[in-house]
Amino acid sequence: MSKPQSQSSPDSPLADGGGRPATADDVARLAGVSQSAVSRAFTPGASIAAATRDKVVAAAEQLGYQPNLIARSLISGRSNIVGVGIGNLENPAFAASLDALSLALAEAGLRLLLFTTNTRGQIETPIQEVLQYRLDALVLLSTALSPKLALQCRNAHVPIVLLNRTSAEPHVSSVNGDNLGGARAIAAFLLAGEHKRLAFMAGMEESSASREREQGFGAYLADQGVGPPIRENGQFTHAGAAAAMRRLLNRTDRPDAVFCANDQMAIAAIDVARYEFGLEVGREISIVGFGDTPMASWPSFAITTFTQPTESMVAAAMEIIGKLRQGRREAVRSVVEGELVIRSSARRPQPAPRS
Amino acid sequence: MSKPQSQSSPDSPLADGGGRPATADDVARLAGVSQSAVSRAFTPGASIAAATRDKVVAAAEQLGYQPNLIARSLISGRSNIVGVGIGNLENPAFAASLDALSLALAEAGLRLLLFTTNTRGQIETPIQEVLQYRLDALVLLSTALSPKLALQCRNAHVPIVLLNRTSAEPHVSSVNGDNLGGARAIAAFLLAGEHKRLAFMAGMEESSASREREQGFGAYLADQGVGPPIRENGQFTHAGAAAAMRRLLNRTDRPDAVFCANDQMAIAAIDVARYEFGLEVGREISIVGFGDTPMASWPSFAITTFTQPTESMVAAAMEIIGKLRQGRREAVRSVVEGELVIRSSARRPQPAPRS
DNA sequence: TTGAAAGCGCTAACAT
DNA sequence: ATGTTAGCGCTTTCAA
Repeated sequence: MSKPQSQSSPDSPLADGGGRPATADDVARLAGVSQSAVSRAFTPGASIAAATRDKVVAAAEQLGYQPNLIARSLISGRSNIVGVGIGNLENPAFAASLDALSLALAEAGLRLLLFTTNTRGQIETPIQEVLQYRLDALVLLSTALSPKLALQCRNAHVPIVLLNRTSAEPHVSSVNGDNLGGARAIAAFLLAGEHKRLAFMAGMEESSASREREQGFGAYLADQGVGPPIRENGQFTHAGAAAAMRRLLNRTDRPDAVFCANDQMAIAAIDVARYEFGLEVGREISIVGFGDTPMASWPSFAITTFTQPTESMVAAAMEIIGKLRQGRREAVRSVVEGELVIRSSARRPQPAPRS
Repeated sequence: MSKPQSQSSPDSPLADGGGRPATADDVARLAGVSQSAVSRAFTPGASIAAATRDKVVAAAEQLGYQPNLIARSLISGRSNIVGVGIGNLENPAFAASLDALSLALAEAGLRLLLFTTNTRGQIETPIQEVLQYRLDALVLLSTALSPKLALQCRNAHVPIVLLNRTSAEPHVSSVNGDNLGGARAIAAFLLAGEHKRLAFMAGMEESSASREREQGFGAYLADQGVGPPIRENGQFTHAGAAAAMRRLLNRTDRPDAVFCANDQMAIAAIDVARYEFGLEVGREISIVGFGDTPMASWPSFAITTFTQPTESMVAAAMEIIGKLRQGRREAVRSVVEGELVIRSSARRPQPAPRS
């Protein structure tokens, strides 16, 4: 304690990290103004003389003062925090969504409180606890929503936005890719490619995304008078999909085309077909994914797939959050368009011969 | 408003989501006790009669009351929130770390406030703002830490834990994989495999992980009297690594072994070697990664790599956070061991001939 | 064991 | 434009 430091009592807060963090009161005293002047100096639109603000800012700097956001939240009644629940971070598609969401929220001046679930299903407990912060909104990424949780959120006045999932619950907003349309487009593509024995590899049964994709796929086939596809469940995981693919390829009526409910599973399917069964993917067997994740374009896989534009979906979610924060009460459901991306993992339709 | 509902004035908060959220005062009134009794009912170790607690709990349930964590944080001076900054969520290895961290924090009763950076370098601004919550700790995942930010954190009494990164800053804790040892093990493996022209593909230059891996690699080679490796920079990205690999393979003195500073880059390198240059990976060219991410084991890649056990690293970080929260001031630096995983992306040493 | 009262650090009327 | 005052919802002495 021999180094002299700007006159101040030993226990006064300083920028050197000693003592407790500085409060607005400390700053006010040092600047010779009232505590509310300090508050105003840090409130964007407040009416305060430039000179006063400068004094305050200088004092604040000297003390290393930062307004306590917790106190601010307490009084304003909202936390400026958005809760984000995510089921399976291992899935790169969700990681990408989270990344985009994080950026978008930061730009909107909102914080992101993250929780994951390892049970891969409901996300109850962690959210329960976190609901006690006055969240501005709760975004659930590919995660199931129980009626009970939905009710609790309503009670706590926390609006819910589902990403990549739909729910029958009222008052629950959602943003989804074009699962139905995408699946139909894929069905059309495979039929045009003259595939004869079609299979669908489902994700987790509770997943509305998987269900919708299956539904669209089956509906188009039915429309064309084609029977329902063979069905296996790959659980949306690499291991699960690999196992499902083995079952498919071991059948006596082995399918010649497999529509996997997401790219992840398509990758596993390709690996199994190529390395375990020695099949040439895209010629001897066609494998299609869904989502167009970055890996889908890697030369090892070159997956034919249907896009689910992360950026647009996050943008749509942000728009909904904005409305919700401004007091909107009704749910918004939005579907973001996508398109078929044709690569080489599935046989293409032959061009019609010139006649 | 015709449905009768438990006697109560129109604007009193109810479990049906009307009105404002219930406060401890509301509960106290309904239960016929003081507000402090309500507080005690929700404070684990508090001295309160069972009968009183029951009354309070019943009333709370009826009103849908949940203690306001913001108010609790304000008074307790700590938020029970850990900030997590992450540079590049697209990297599955970091996504996996985040997943593990999220689970571990939840188990420890801590919340996770996430922020990412798109500049892929410093993460200044977003953290700046978030520091105003009284974070219990700040975990930086493969993210650079500027001296300025370090100082601010010290002022705000927010301890920093670096994951996958080291820093010369004092008071900054860190957890790392065995970059030096791993790189040496890889160098030894490649030399034993009789590779003659070694190359190193670096990640971002500011990354301590990349630097340490390069250092360990070079040091072992020097020890063995082998000259320094050819060097290219792949920026830790798929595209960057692909470009770097093209440059390497177009050299007249094309390397016969490439040590990539992470698995991500190794994957890109394999794709380029295999699909653009028609090389048989593991025979005509050896490619080694670092980290042993799940994809490394996929049959398409089968990367020889060095493990960086996510679980152990996160566990180490949690231990450090625990100590820090209990008042420890000194930094802790820990290195988590790993091991070489031999797959088929690199030629193996021939077994010594029996003599 | 319980209630009354004093804040935690801040914002937002309300005066001046 | 500035200071004074009254809380935000909770925890925690301090008495009773």
